[in-house]
Amino acid sequence: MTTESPRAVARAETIEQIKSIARRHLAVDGANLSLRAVARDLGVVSSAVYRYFASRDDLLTALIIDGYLSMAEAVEQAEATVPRRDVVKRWDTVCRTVRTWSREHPDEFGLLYGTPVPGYAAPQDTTDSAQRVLMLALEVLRDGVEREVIPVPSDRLPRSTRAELTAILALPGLPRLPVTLLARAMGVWAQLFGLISFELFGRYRNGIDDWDAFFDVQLGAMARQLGVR
Amino acid sequence: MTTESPRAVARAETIEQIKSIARRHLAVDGANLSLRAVARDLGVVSSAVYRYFASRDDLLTALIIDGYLSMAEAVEQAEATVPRRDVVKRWDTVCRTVRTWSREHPDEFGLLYGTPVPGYAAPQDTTDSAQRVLMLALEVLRDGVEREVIPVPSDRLPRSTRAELTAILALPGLPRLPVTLLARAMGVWAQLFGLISFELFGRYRNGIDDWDAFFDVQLGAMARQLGVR
DNA sequence: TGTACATCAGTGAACGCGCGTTCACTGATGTAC
DNA sequence: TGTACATCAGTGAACGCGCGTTCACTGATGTAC
Repeated sequence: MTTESPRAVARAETIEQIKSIARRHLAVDGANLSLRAVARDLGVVSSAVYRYFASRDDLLTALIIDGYLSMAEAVEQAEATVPRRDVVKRWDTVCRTVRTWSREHPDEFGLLYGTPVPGYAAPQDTTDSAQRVLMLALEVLRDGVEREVIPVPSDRLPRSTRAELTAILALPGLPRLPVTLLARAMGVWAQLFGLISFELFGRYRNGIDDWDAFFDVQLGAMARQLGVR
Repeated sequence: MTTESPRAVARAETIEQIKSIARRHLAVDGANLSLRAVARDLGVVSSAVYRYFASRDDLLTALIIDGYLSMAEAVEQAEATVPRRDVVKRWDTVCRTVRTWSREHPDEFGLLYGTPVPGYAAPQDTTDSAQRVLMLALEVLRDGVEREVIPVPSDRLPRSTRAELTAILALPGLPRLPVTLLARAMGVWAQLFGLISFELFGRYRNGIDDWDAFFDVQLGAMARQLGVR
């Protein structure tokens, strides 16, 4: 565990600064992020940024990965504080924390879950870290089945869907979950993100003010869908 | 009903051409649409476009309004062919057609339901036409209640949510719907659009191939949530 | 501990590009008498 | 039916701007001996 050299420390700090400025710019430019603007805010000539990121797309990639990780960490931490046996609350916490994080980072949410950035192809790294939150959610559901808090749904599934979901569940690292429950979970997960988009992007505007209460209601609906309790 | 002058006809045609070219550009540039590129494709000098749209934002607004109307018309037409009494199928048709339209117009879907365009403030016209599809969906649900195909849910709602939803239902032109059902409908509606985003934007990639079958499954889940049948 | 060299952060100029928007103009098409 | 004028579509040049990226450079900081 060698102490990092001052230069390495400074470098890491600068990288963080660049990313943090870039994140702020997301609010204004969306995914249409300008390296020059970032350099300006950093108080540095635009070409200097290239010492830290090889291109604009590289910076964008870093922001995306950071975003997924940041959300995942927030959710994992929150979920970890709930007693293992209280599966219902663990599920609840996962969903609530996803929403809270998204409200606190609306521009990153847009980057991660909104319209894909035109002309930007997500490298593998991003898609990997993208799955972490969902993984955790599925683990909670598996625990729910094991502890018999969540019943195994007896839904009929088309052959193709059943096969595809079974293949997904066979991937390394995935919790063992009944296919039928996975099918439901994917719908509920889409609902969660749909609700958050609607809230953050202003569909349902002129209508809902108390989003917290509204979200509570919808959480209930989601739990009902999973047969929780 | 005066016949339109040749000039007016030509003008209308050009406007349509511009919009259609612009729509094609959405796929490449996203909301970051270039007037000059559109002019180029139209085979015209860039300033000529200003005879038809006062600014880039105006063109964008036109595209957005057209998008909402196009989706609404597709859904309304499809729904109109289903016998009135078959409420379940009418609901089904509404959801399916929303998805079909979205798959056929993924870039417009992104424009309408994805990350908001940075720096673009939607004028009132857009938000009005945005609500048309949802209105139709709610009308179908109301018919479902009237024909007793859909039970009135007895969910408890927080005071604020109940009040807000009641206020929404009091707006002119809104179908009379039980608040509790509206609450559920809004969750399901978010789920519908969440699922479509996931499908079009490639979350759940590396997993689902047969999206039609998967969507069928989710449609079932949504109907269950509304208590249909 | 001191020196010689290598590494690295940041500079500033430049390349080549595309953008939205304005403006005075030309010439064709429409309208009024 | 013919003429005089008004309307309109499209031109081409220009303004002022910002962008991503490259490149040779300077000077400070680190490393090896």
